[in-house]
Amino acid sequence: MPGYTHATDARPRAIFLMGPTATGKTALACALADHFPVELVSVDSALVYCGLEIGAAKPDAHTLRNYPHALIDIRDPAEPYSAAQFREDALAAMQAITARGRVPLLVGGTGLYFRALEHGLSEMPSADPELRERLRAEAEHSGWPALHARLAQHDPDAAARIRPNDAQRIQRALEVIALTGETPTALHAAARDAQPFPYRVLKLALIPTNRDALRERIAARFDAMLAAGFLEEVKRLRARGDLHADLPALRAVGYRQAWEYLGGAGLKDEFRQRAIDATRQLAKRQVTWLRGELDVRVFDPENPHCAASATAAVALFLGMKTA
RNA sequence: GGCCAGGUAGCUCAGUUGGUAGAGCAGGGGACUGAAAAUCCCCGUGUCGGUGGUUCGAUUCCGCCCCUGGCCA
Repeated sequence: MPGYTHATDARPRAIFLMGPTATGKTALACALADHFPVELVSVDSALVYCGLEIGAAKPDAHTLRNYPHALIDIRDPAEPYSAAQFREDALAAMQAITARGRVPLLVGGTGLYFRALEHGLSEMPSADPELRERLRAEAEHSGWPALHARLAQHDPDAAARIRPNDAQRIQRALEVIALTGETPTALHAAARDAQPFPYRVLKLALIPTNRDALRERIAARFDAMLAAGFLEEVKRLRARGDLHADLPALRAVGYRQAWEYLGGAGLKDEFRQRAIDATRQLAKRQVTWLRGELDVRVFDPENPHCAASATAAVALFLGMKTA
């Protein structure tokens, strides 16, 4: 069966639990922790930030005490995080867990982080804020397609991959060239024989068969967030005075819309609807990532046997009986 | 009851000097290498409120009817 490796594979085991937002990943991860010697590692680009709680559906303090998650609350919202940083942090957390004789259970919905962790990233420089600002200012005058045309001069392959309006990727590619004198394409090619992932992985995914049910769950959960004080949480972040809307932490779904609303844009109802829409769109993109994943055991969170099936799959993988 | 303005895609609307129509949003699909809950790409047939009339041809012009606002009684 794909996903299971041979008995001769001496690598330590690890489990991935993936899925779009609002499908019950945290609950399932905690249930698995009750049955098996696993420790949790969060794979979530929003949960890394302190102060994003209600709106990010971060597990509450009680849950985190009973089920500690690595890589939650490791950054201030003012400091950007990255996929590369995540890979480094996650590998360190996994190694520590393995050293304790336990199995890392990576749970989250950030597709890029899972991919970066498992397949690695090419050797490239990290972000340079000043350089990015220069490129952004330039694009404001000449437009991103003009910068895309310049990228095509240096790296035709990258330019073919990246759309002329994809500001973020054009900026990044030009940044890499400016910083290294090498093209992204060349750097990717150089990373071909990257070291293999040092774990045998069981991949589980929670994917709802019925999108409508997920959509409703997302709306209901957002209303619960509002009732739990989500707007007060964002007001507190605004009150700090040093945060702004362009920070990755504040572009997160829900936070971006709340930030704009509290800044005086639109009515509360419109804010609510836009936040829910953005969350649904996120869930759709998360499902797209998962469809591309090979060797995944997929479970439908609506199915009453979901948790039991997932538990059985984990027991088999770990060579244990279900508790 | 009278007058005025509207009734076009799931929503908000544009448009057709008469040749059966298109934007934004929502929705669906996809891409994804240091911002990724980000960023970007692709996808638009709907009795053009109903019904008669004029016309080769009506969603468009005319009559009547129905609905929704507003004003006047």
